[in-house]
Amino acid sequence: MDRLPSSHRPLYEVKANLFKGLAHPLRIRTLEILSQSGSEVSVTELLDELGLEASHLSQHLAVLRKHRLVTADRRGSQVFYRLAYPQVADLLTVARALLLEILRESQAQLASTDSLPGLGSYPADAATGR
Amino acid sequence: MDRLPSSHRPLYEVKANLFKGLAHPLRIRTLEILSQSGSEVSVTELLDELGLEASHLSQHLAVLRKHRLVTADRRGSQVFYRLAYPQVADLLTVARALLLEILRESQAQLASTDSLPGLGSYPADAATGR
DNA sequence: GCCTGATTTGATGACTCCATCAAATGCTAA
DNA sequence: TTAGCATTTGATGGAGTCATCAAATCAGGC
Repeated sequence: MDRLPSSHRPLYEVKANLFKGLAHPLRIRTLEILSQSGSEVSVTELLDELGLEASHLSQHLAVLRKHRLVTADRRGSQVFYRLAYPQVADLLTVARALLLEILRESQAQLASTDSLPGLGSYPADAATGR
Repeated sequence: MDRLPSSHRPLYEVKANLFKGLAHPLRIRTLEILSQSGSEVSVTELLDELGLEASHLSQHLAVLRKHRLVTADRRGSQVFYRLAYPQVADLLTVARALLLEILRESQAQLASTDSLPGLGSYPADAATGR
């Protein structure tokens, strides 16, 4: 099982582990909701926004907690989540910037091959055409 | 199978997919080597630095290529890799900043609970009580 | 106490990822 | 064109992740 970040593990392992924690669409959406709210959000609200089964969300929240990306705060019968550090939001922002750049470039390549009549598309994985 | 970033998929799926591409220690090390070199690095050099079997490295390079994080350039019998975008390095930098913050905080909490005699440790998951 | 709503935990099968090995391909030199 | 190095591809078993469901826990009101 995965361990917490700790100084006796090389940083690249810890870093890979961090990305593993982020590698699911529902977890990304959850973090983005928390990020945009700027403050805390209850599990009930998350359930409303994400529209899934409670236990399913809870599993993903557990992963986010394990990776220390969010903190939970129980008040009464409700549990409120928030980003554990502002740097989590930074990471999402930088990731979006990279993706937009990749998309921009891909589309530029499509456009240029379109304008070369008779040549099939080939760049990188445009080859697989998906 | 995973698809390329494309505009007809919601961004949070694409983003999760990006993190999946980063979620392995060898891929992180590879990207860091490319990032630090500032320029291109041959597969042979990567093999020397990483010390693993060629086919194993090649599989991970294929993943990085599929995610458009690196580009490959064949010259003669050698293949040279480089980061596809400077933003890839940015992403690693921001990830490191976040991890260092998490580590810093964890150790601060350890220190403070040590100095509060009689109190059990509770940080992070205090709310869920675990 | 008991009931109800909110949230988490545990168990299960389907699916995906990873490391290893064998085989194939690309290139250069002889 | 044959030999040999560099790199990639394909196949395989084992480990990990995910979605679903049932059951457990926690808090508040009756």
